[in-house]
Amino acid sequence: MSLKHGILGLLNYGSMSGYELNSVFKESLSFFWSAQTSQIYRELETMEKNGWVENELVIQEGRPNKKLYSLTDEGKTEYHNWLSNSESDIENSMKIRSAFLMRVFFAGELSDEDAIKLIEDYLKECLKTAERLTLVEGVIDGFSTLTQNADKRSKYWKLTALYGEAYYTAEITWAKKAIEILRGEKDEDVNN
Amino acid sequence: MSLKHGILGLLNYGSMSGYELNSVFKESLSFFWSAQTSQIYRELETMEKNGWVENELVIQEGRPNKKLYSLTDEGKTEYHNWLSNSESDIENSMKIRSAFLMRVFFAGELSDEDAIKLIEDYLKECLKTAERLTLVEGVIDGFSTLTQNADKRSKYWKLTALYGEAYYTAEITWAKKAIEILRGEKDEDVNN
DNA sequence: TTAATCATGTAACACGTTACATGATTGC
DNA sequence: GCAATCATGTAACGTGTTACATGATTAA
Repeated sequence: MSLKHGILGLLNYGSMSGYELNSVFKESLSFFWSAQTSQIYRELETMEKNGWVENELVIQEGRPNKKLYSLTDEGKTEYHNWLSNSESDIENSMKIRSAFLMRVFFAGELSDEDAIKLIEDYLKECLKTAERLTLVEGVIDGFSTLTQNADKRSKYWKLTALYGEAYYTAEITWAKKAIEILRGEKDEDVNN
Repeated sequence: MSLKHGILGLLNYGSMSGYELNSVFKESLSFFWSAQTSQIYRELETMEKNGWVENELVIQEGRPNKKLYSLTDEGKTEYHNWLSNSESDIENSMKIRSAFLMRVFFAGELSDEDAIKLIEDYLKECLKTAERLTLVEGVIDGFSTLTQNADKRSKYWKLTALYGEAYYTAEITWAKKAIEILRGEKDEDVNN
C-alpha cells in the first residue's frame, strides 16, 4: 500500500491537484517508488472512498478545472500510523526484485562473451544512474526552500540520497568484480 | 514478463509439474523474484495459450493427478530471445522500490528517537538476511549436483549469491552510517 | 487420532502498465 | 500556423496478493 502512503505524505505538505501530485511525486518519491500518472488518479479515488482525502473543485479559465485534494483527519491518522508502525513493510523491503539478476542466473545458457556483455551493459547503466544521482542533492536543496520545517525534513531526504549512492556503488563494484571473474576464467581456459 | 521467463528457464532444465516448479522457484529464483503459488499456475495457463509450454496429464494413485509441463520449440525460442536481448529489462532493473526508503523520506515527521529506531529495525533485518545468505552457497552446491552441465551454470548462480552479499553489505553500511549521522546531530543539539 | 504437510489448484481483489482522449497555451 | 507540452483524466489489460478448497499421507 505504499503508493497511497506516499500520496498521504505529499498531501501532508499541502493540498494539491492530481497533476501537481504527479509532478511532485516524480521529482521526489519516484526515485524509490515509481508510479504512472493514471495510477495516482486511481489511488486518489480509492483514498477518497476510504475517507483519507477530500477534494474541492477549482474552476479555472483557459485551462481544465482541477480537484484540489487535501487530507482529512482520518487520512492524517492513517499516515502517522503507517509512519510509526515500522515492522509491517520492512520484510517486503528486504526483497530484491530484478529481471537482470534472473538473466544472470540463467546466463550459463549463453556464450561467455554474451554473458560478459550482459553484465557490462548493466554496469554502464549503473554508472549513468549513479552520475544522475549526484544531481539529486541539488534538487533536495532547491525543494527544501519551498517548504517550512525544511531543515528537519531535508536531513532525511539526504539520507535517501546517501542510500542511492551506497546502492549504486555496490552495484558497480559487484558488476566489475563479476566481469573480472568471468574474464579470468575465460583466460584460464585459453591457457590450458 | 520476468516470471514467465523464469519459468521457461526452469522448464529448460527439465519437465515439471506446477507444484514442482513452485518448489524449485522458491529454492532458487525467489531470492530475486518472488511469486505466489497461484501466480505460477496462472502463468502456466497463459504460457500454454501462447504456445510456449505444453502439458501431459499424469494419473497418480494415492495423490492428485498432475500436469507435467515441458517447453515447446516456440518456448525455447522465446527463452533464448529473452536471454540474449539484454537491453529490454535493464532499465527496469535499475529501479529501486522500497517502502522502507519512503518512510525514511518522511521520517522528519517522527521524533528523532523513532526515526533512529526505524533504521535500527531495518539494520537488524538486513543482518538477519545477510546471515541467511551465507547458507545459499551450500544450496547452490547441492542443487548443482542435481543437474548436468553443473559447472557452467553454478558459476552464474554463484555470481547472483555474490550479488546478494554485496547488496546487503551496502545496506548494512548505509544503515550504520545513517544511524551515526542521526545520533551525531542529536548529541550536537544537546550540547548547544 | 489429531495435526501437519503434501500435492493440487480456483476466485476475488489490489496494484501496475500502456494506450488513448481533450482542448488550451507557448515556442518556433 | 504548426508542433510541442501543459493540465486533466479514462479504459483495458497484465501482474501480484490473499484467502480458500480438497483429499491423501506421515509423524507425534
